Amino acid sequence: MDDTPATKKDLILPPPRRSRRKSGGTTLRDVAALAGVAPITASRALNTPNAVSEQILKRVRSAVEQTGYVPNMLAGGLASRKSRLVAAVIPTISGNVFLEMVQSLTASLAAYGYQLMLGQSGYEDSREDELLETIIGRRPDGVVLTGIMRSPQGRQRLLTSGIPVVETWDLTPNPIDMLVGFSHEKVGEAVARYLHSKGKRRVATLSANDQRAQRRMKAFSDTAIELGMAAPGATEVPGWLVPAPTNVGMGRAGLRELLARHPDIDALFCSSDMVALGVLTEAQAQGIAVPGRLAVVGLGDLSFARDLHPALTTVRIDGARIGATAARFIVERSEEREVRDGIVDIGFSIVERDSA
Amino acid sequence: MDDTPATKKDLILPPPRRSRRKSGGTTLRDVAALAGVAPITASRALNTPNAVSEQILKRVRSAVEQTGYVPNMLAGGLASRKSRLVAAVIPTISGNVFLEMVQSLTASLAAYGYQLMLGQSGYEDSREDELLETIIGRRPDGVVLTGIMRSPQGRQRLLTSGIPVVETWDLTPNPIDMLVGFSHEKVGEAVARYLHSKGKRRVATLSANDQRAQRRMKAFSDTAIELGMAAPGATEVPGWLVPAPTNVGMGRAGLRELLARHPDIDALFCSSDMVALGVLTEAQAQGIAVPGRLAVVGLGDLSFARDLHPALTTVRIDGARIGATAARFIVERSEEREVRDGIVDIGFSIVERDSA
DNA sequence: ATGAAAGCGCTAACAG
DNA sequence: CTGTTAGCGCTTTCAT
Repeated sequence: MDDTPATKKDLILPPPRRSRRKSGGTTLRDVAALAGVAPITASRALNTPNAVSEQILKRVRSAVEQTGYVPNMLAGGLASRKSRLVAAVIPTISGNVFLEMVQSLTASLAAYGYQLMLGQSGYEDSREDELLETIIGRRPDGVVLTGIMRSPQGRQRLLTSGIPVVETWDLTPNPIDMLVGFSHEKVGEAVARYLHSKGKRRVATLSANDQRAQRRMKAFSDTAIELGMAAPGATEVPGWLVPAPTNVGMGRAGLRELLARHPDIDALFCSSDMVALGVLTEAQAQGIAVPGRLAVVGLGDLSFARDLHPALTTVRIDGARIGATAARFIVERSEEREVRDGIVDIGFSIVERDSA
Repeated sequence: MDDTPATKKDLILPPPRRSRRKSGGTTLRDVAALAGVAPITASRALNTPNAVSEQILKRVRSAVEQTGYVPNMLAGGLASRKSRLVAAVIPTISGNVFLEMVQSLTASLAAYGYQLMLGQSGYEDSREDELLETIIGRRPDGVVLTGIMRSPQGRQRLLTSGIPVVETWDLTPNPIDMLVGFSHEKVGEAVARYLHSKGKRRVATLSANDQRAQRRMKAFSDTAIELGMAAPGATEVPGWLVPAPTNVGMGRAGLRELLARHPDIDALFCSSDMVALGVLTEAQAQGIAVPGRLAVVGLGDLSFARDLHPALTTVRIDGARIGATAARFIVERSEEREVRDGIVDIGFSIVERDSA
């Protein structure tokens, strides 16, 4: 261009290099050429409009419109080491418990200009490890885990990857990185005390067989025993375990089982609102008065809880806040230089309604 | 290398170029160096193990283990023009209706080695358009849309992007690309005929205000009128509209409204199982016999439908199949050369239980 | 079966 | 404020 005076058509052919892959769509280069600027300038016009003159800004924008250019974030991410992708690992989305969190995570991230990648791990830890490799391969700007990562390999992988991590829905003294959760033990204890204050003296549990639910139930049972809410001499409260994720049918069947074995129970702590709905349904079908003969407490405060009949007393976990907080933590970490330690106990509350 | 006889240690220092960005973690180059092969060979060992000798395969694998190397799929995607990412656009995940699809989409894609990016559009079309730009920027190997893309700009963007698209949950003569859905009109008609066959003669609707639900209701109403299932002279069946996404409370309130205006209705077609649960709940609270005095039909066959009391008669949409089929379509399109036209009407079925 | 070279499309770093 | 240059980490193309 600078030392070859030849016209465009008369160029000396360059050394016969083999032709390379041909491009697909419009690239930043095309836009830049059309606007008559260097690619980097076009890049600035799009990413840091303030760093560019009005003139050029206008020309680049017009070029973008004319060409229908859409930036390739894969390329941008590779160059800048920022993917603006966040991965979430959920046991399963169909359990409904984590919906509110996923919903709010997606929405919050979108507001920051980030996107969510969803991974489902099931309730076994093995899938989780496997998922992790795929996730890290995407070089996300953050990973949101449901629960605490228990597998040491998983922890290690995450740690060495250097990706910001938020563990959620639980508490631990040694988080991998950031943490937004609450104490399952305290939930169990609080529900036991609550039922005690309502005069219940023969409590039982109906729970999913996952770690967190069982820890709630253990604490519930311990407190209940302490408060004398079980048959004399019992060391734990009657309980029935069902596989996670729970559903309404398990609640119905569970209540039948419990009642067959322990006809005297007067209160039931369910590990999820779905199970509680099943219990309510079965109670209604059998003509068992709730809360008169049997009090029922759920967990999750799913949208339907308030509208059941009787309205379901339940433990509210603010999933939306978990999601929003996790999103904020990751974005801040990813965009600011200082490393803040994000560790939050968001707590829980017992929503007192009619079923207990 | 070919004309400089210098030893490795005695190299003439290269012209003092400014130092470039320094790399973060382990790259394929590191692995290759450790294995004593060229990067491309290491790449082959990982991606097409058959194209490489046993010897080298072993060395590369061992190098990967030693270094803890995780391939950077951003870089791989950029070079190969395959991101192995699929984007899904859902109105909202919290409505529960699309859960089964998202769940199965995630799982199916994972099985093929793809990941899902989740985007929520809300029920307004505007957000959808906006989302699209972000999505296309990621250069996904496919986009799964919930419903038909109605916005012409959206269609155009998608079309020119060249990304495989699957529209779902609906039917249209002019899909953007592929399609996995069913006819909402036929659903409405089928439910009307079903209720007619059960001897119901004063039907009503309780529906979300979204496009698809309203089309079901229109067809339901038309058929019902045709079959004489409304008050004499009526041109449409009584109906009550609630905002999407629906919940149980809306079902309860809706039933009250409908009953206040039309005390004689004997059957109610709800636009979702959540609404139907609300109707069942309100009916129970008011002592209205279901299905005796009022038959109730839902839509979705959510997991709880079979376990309600009475068990909910509902229209089953096989969300899992929609998800799995969409995943397969996209993966096939993305990995095979031939362009198959994926257009499937997966139909629906009325699951006859006790509420109607 | 293995490798060298040349980018994929973008941005960081360094000048001017 | 704008441009030049050199990659980000991988895979394609072509050659052996």
